[in-house]
This record gives sequence, C-alpha cells and structure tokens, in this order.
Amino acid sequence: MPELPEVETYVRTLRDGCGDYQTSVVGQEVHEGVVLWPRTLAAPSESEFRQRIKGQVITVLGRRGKFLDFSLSQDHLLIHLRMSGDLRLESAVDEKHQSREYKSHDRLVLNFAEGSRLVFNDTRKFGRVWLTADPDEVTGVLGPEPLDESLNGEVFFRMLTARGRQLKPLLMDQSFIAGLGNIYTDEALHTAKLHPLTNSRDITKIQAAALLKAIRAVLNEGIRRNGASIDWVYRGGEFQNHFRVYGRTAEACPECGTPIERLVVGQRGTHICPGCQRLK
DNA sequence: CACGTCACCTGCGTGC
DNA sequence: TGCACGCAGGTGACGT
Repeated sequence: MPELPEVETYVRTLRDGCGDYQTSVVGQEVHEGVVLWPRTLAAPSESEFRQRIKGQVITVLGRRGKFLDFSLSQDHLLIHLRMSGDLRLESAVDEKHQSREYKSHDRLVLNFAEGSRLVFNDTRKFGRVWLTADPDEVTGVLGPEPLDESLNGEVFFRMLTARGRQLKPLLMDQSFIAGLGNIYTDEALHTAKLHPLTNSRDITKIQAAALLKAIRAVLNEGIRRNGASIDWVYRGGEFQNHFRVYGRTAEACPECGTPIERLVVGQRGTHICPGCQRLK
C-alpha cells in the first residue's frame, strides 16, 4: 500500500495526534507487546520481543524510506507496511475499544501503560516489524532520501549513469533511492516526460535534474494531500484524485490529451502518456 | 550486473 | 449465483 508520502502521513498523524484523538505515541510507555500473527515479526523471536519491549518508552517517531522508525528507550521498532499494512491508535477512553477486541487482520499490538494502544493491521500479511538496537541492520541498505537536500541534480545524474538499468525498476529499487513505489514512480516519470524503459545510462544531466525535481514535486504533493487512498485499506488521503497517469488508462493525458496507456514493466502495471513519454 | 519469474497473502471487480 | 481469473500501494529469492 504505502509509499513515502503515505508513510510520512502515518508518522505525522501518530506523532502529532489525529482527529478526535489529539495525542501522540511519543512519550508512551509500552506495557505489553502482543503478537497475533507470528510471521509479522521479522526479528527477534516472539518471546524475546515481548520481554524486551516491555517498559520501553517511545522517544522519537521518524521515517526512513517506507519504514516507520520508533526510537525506544533502548531499541528501535521498525515497521514496514508493505502492500496492505495499516496502523491505528486507539484511545483508552474510547468506549468501543474498552473491550480490547481485535479486528480481523490485526497482526501485532502495543498496549501502552496509560491504556491506549497501537495496532498493526495487515490484510495480506506482507508487512514486517523489527525490534533492534541497531536500525542500520534493517535500513542500512537503503539509498538516499529523495527529499534530502544533500541529494542534488549533479549527484543524481552520477547515480543514474553509474547504472545501466530501466528507469522505472531502478527508481523503485529501494537501495538506489528510498521511498518510491509504483504510483509515485509513474507520476514522476510522466512529470519529467521520461519513458519508464529509458536506460538510466542514457539520461542527460538536464533530464536527471528534471527527474529529481519531478520526484520531489510528486512526493511533496502526495504529502500535502495526506497520501493516496485506493480501495479499502488506507483512508484519509486525497492524492488519488490528482493522479496524472496512474490508474488512468485510456483517459486523456492532462498535458497533451493523448490517451494514457498501460504497460507492464518489471511485473508492475505502468501508466504512461505515449505523447509526452517517448522511448528513443 | 541486469532482468525475468515466482513466492508470499487476501480480497475485490469482471466476465462467463 | 457460482466461479475462474486478473488485479492490487512491496520485496526477496532464485535462475539465466
């Protein structure tokens, strides 16, 4: 499900409070960790997880690529939502949660000392959670953050031309750049007027700068619109109402009016405007 | 190193 | 109505 903007939205919501529940996970002491679907826990073992997380306090909530990074007193709790993961914070005073019931597809729960709880729900069971003293063991392989100022057109040009790969799979490779998924990659390539099959080695310096600018533009717009909500999983975002190409097969390109085409690249549905995005 | 294929999972929409 | 099929925001393990 989520790409960088959706994960960023979760982080901000959990950190700063949401809707009728104006509280933060930051400062919460974990009273108990409950594992409902064991494979959700990538590491450590379930027994060690429960023992080790008890009593730790959440001090900082951040994001690295598509990972949520909860800094705890001693460890880091890393969560990757993959395709269908969802997080919800339930208040201790919320009547309907007093029974402490679980919803279908709830996989892992953190019960906080003050009575509220954070629940990880994941229909497709692809999501994973890590508890580790060294988050680099998990996120160390990630490429740079696309919104990080230290990444500039010059650096990005060198990164692209150092490889000889199709642009779309390369942009979706988290070790190349962190946070882009199927939606934002299609949107960024369209904005930069680049075909997804273009070889990264053939990119000019100008095109590299334009692509980085496009990536940042679509990510920032996604964040500003609270992410994209498609289907039944993630609610609240509205970026899905502003897609230029993603999921708009046969509709008119907002730039030139040409019908948008769907192709498959690296097993993923890919949307392009054949007028704007030419393959040389 | 680049790329294709399958696996991991569940649920929804479509067409017969 | 039932049912097969294709599709879905992600990633990792293989084989070529």
